[in-house]
Amino acid sequence: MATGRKAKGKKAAATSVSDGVVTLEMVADEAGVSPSTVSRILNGTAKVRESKVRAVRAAISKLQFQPNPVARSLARGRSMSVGVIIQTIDSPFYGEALAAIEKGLFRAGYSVLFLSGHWREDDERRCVEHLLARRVEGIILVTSCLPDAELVRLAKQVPIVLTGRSIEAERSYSMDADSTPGARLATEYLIGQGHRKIAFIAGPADHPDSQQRLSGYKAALASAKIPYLAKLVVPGDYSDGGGHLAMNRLLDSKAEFTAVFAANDQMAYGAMLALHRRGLRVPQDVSIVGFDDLPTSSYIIPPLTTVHRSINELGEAAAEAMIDLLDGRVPVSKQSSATLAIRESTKPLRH
Amino acid sequence: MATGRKAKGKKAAATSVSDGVVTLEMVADEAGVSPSTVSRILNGTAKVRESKVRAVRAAISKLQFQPNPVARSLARGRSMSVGVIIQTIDSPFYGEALAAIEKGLFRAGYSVLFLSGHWREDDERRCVEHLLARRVEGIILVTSCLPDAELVRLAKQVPIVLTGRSIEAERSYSMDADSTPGARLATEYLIGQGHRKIAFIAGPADHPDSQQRLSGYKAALASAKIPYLAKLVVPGDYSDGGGHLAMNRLLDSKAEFTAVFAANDQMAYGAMLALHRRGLRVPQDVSIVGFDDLPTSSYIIPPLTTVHRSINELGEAAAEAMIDLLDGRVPVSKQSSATLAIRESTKPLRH
DNA sequence: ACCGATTTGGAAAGCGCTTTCAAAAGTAGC
DNA sequence: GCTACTTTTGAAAGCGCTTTCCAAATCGGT
Repeated sequence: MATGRKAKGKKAAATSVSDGVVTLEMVADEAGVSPSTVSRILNGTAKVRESKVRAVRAAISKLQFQPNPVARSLARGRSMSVGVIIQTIDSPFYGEALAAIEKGLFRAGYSVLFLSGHWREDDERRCVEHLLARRVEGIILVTSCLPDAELVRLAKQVPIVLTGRSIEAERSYSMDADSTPGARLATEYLIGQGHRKIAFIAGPADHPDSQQRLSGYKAALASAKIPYLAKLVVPGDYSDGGGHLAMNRLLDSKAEFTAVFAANDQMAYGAMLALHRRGLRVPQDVSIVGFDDLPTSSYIIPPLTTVHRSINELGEAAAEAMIDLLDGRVPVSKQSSATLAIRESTKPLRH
Repeated sequence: MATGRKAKGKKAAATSVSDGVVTLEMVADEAGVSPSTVSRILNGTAKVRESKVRAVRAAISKLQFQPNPVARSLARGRSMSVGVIIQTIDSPFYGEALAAIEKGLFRAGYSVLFLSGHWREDDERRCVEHLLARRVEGIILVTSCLPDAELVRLAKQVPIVLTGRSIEAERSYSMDADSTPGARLATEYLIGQGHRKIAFIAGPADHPDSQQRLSGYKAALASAKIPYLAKLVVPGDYSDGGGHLAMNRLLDSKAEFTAVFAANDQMAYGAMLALHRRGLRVPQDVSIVGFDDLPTSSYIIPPLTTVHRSINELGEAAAEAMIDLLDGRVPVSKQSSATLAIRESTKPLRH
C-alpha cells in the first residue's frame, strides 16, 4: 500500500517526528494522499475512493493519530464546548443533575465547563463573561440569579437553557419545573393525615422557586378551607442552618402547629434537629415533610417524607435541550411531575 | 491618535464587520499598528512605545475585543485546560474539593473539564482518553481506580496529580492524605470514653484509603492493649445503604459492642438508622463515630462525631500542585492533619 | 555629524485543521 | 475515439492568534 507520494522535501520535514504528536499531515504522507483527503475521510464530507479510505485508516491506526480538537475548533469556528453555570458545584441537590448534563453532552461530543456563581449576581456575570470569552457554543444556567433582561440579552449571543426560571427569548429554553404542584402535594398529604396547623419554613423570598413552594402550600390550605396564618410561615434560606434557626424561631413564637412543611430537605434536617433539641419528637409530636428528596433523606432518622422530583431527568432534559438548540431544533418540552416519597417523618394526627 | 496606517484594501476587507466577532487584526487596524504589536501588548512579550500601547488599549476597549482562546491555544500549542476525573461528580464528600479545584485553576487562567469515572476502570480509562484527545495540559485524578502502572505511564504524557493514592513518577504529584492517623484518632477517642468493644464498619476492601482506616483502628486498639476481634469488623461500601446493611449484619451476629466506628459518614448514617430500627439509641446504647464530616453531619440526629479533614484544602492543594507542575516547579507537599469533630453521637461508657 | 549598539515594530511564517476551487480522472453517450 | 459530464482529489487559502526574523528608528558617544 502507500503508493509513495512524491515527497517534496518540505514534506519530509513535516513528517519528521518532533513532538511525539501526530498531525493530519503526517497521516496524509503516510497514506500517500493529500491532507484534504484525510480530512474528508475523517469528517465524511465527501466521497473518497475505497482504496484510499483503507490506506488512510491504516495510516491513522499505525500512527495512532488523534485529530487536534483545538485546530479543528479554530478551522470550523466551533468550540465544541458548552458552559454550565451552577450556584455551587457541590450542591447536594443539583449534583445528580450535573452528572446527567455532563453525560448527555459528553456523548454528543461536547466538553462541559462547569462554573460556580455562588449565588452572587456579579460572580455569575463573571462566569458568563468567561464562558463567552472561551467561546462556548451554549450555556446552561442552573437556577441563575441574573435578572431576566440580562438573560434575554445573553440569549441573543448564545443559545441558553435555564432551569427553575422562565424567560421569553429565541434560541433559549426554559425548564421551569414549577414547584407549586409538588408543594401542594406535600401540604395536602399533611392535611390528609388530619393536620390543620401546618407551619411552613420558606426559602429565600426572592427565589421564584421558593415562591412557588409557598403558593403550593397556600393553595392546599385554601382548598381544604384552612385559614392561612402568617405566623406559621417563617423564612429560611435553603440551608440546614437556616432550617434550624427557622424552627427555633417558630418554637419561640409559641405558635401552635402539629406539622411542618420545609421548602427543602436541608432545612427540614435543621428543623428536625431543632425540634430534637427541644425534646420534641418527629413524627410523634410533630410531622415534617421536606422537598427535594436528597440522597440521604431516606437514611436520616427518621427517614424523611419529602417531595421527589427526578433531578436526574432534569439534567438529561437540560443536556438534550441544549443539543437541540445547538442543532437548530426546537427542544420539545417534557414534564416530569413530582411525587411524594412517604417515609417516617409524618404520621396521622390523632386527637 | 491612530496615525492612520496605510490601509491596503485587503485590510479594509478584514476590518469589515462580518460576524460580530472582533479579531486582533481589527484592533490592529483600528489602532494603526500591526497585529504583532497588538499581540505583544496583549502578552507583554516585548517593549512597545507608550503611545502605541495607549492607542491599542483604546482600540481594544472601543471594539470590545476579546482574544479568541482557541486561536491562542493553537498558536501557542497550549490548550490552557486541565482535566479532573472524579468518580461521581455528585459526590457529597468531594464536592467541596471540586469547587476548590475549579476556583484555583480558574484563577490561574485554566478551564477545567470534569469527568466522572463511576468507579469503573474502563470508564475512567475512557475519560483519560477523552482528556488526552482534548489536549488537556494536565489531569487531576481524585481517587483514581486505575492500576499504578497505568498511572505511571500516563504521567509520562501529561503531568498528573493524584489524591488518595501514591505513585512514583516524574511530573506527578500524589497527595495521599493518609487516613490512618484520623482513624486512629477516632478510635482512641472512643477508647478514651471508656469503650472497649468497638465495632468497625469498613469501606471497600480494595480501597487503599479504606485499608488505612482499618489499620488506624487496629493501631489504636493495639496501643490500648485491646485485642482485635475480627467479628467486630464488618465490610461496607462507603454508601448509606452499605452502612445500614453492615450494622444489621453486626446486630444479627450477636457480637457485643458499645461503640462503632464507621469508615465514612454515609455508612454511619445508615448504621444509625439500622440501630434506630432495632430500638437502640445513639449515643445512650451505642456510640458512633464517622469519618469525613460531611456538611450534613452536624445536622443529623444526633449530630455525628466524626473525623474532619479539610476537603477544601485538599482541593486547593490539588489545584496548586497542578499549577506548579504546569509551570515546571516541584509542588511542595503540605500536610493538613485530621481533627475530630466531637458532637453528640458519642458518650462515655458508664458501667 | 557619523557609527555601532539598542530598541521597536512590521512582514510573514506557522499552529493543525477545514474548505473552496479548480484540475484530474472516470463515465457515459454517440 | 471524442465530447460532455460527474466524481474524486490536490493545492492553497484561510481560522485568529504567536513568534521569528529582519529592517527601521532611536540612542549614546566621540
